[in-house]
Amino acid sequence: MLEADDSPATNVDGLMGQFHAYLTKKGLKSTRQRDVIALKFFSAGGHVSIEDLLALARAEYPRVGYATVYRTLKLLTECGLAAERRFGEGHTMYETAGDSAHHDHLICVECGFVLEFHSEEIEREQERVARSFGFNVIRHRHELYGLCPRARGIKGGSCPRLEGGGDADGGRGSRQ
Amino acid sequence: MLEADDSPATNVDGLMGQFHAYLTKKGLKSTRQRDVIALKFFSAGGHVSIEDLLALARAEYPRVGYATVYRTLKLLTECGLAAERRFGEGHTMYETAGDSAHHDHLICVECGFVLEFHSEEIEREQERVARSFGFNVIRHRHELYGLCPRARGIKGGSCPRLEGGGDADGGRGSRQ
DNA sequence: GTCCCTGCAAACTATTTGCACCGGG
DNA sequence: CCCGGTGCAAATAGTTTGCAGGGAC
Repeated sequence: MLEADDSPATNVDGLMGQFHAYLTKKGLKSTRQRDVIALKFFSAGGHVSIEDLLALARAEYPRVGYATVYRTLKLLTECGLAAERRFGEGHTMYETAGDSAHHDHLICVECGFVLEFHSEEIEREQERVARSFGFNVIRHRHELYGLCPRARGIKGGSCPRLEGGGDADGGRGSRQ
Repeated sequence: MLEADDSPATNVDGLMGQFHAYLTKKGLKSTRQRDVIALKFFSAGGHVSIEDLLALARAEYPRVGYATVYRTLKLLTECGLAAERRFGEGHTMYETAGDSAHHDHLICVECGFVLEFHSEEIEREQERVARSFGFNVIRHRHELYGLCPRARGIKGGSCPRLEGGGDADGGRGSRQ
């Protein structure tokens, strides 16, 4: 459901191409590890943690270590293909650049469920505000923390495990 | 210039009162250290880091340690008088609750200058979006990263030291 | 007098770095 | 071949915690 036919491996190829172009331009090398990590990252589509990515990469190439994942993710961030997100306290999450440019986040404080949304109206207004201060906006983060429908249903208690239910809230969701 | 006569010690008293009320309600004690830290925190008005606060507190009461600052800030966060902000990578910054409820942030990626803004329109729209997903928003963070007027003026280069110039951008600014 | 609070230092967690060896171009 | 990349383990940075003694109520 999460990796359905939105735009599957279609533009993943394109992203990999951009990544390779960046490596070449910088005189850096394309290695098996970097490819696996980047590929898994682009394919994941949503929010991924270093740990997730390490696990995914190791599934395909068991020799990769933490450091390489960090280093590769830093490269991806440098060339604008990935963006760091620090939601709660815990781990840093990464998402693909396309996402970071066009989606804001709704985060459930009970269960950690993350949903992405987009509002042209907000986008426009924040541009207007920034301009009024003479700022030139490059990127932004907009996160709304609150209770998701399920957490509200069981008000007071903690949110039921979402893993089983899947992604029935209308958006692209993932858990921290 | 940064701690000018916006609203000096005026409502700081009120905030201290709220803090003490919380302590009492929880059966906790009011100590010299907590008072100094809270007072410095409220007086600072803008964004403060743990380090800043430790320095400020030590100026008045040299015996305070890191741990106490962390613990006190956690208390302040619990009772809603402080809010954590993680802008860039480095340290966590704290701001007073009033701010966190009503201000969003414009952050210069060149010089780290932080400016607060508020837009009812954005506020309203984000509420609407959240409701459409069944979310009940408790708090939010909204940060626009870009180039401040000065950084744009010296396009390409790095932003001039802001310390000297003070706060001429029309908002309440501070540096990380 | 009873707990809570404090400072110190050690513990922890997430991330980064040094180094010897491996591998891409 | 050369130089950058990799894995490992050690180092770091920010934050938390355990503990013995001090202070608020």
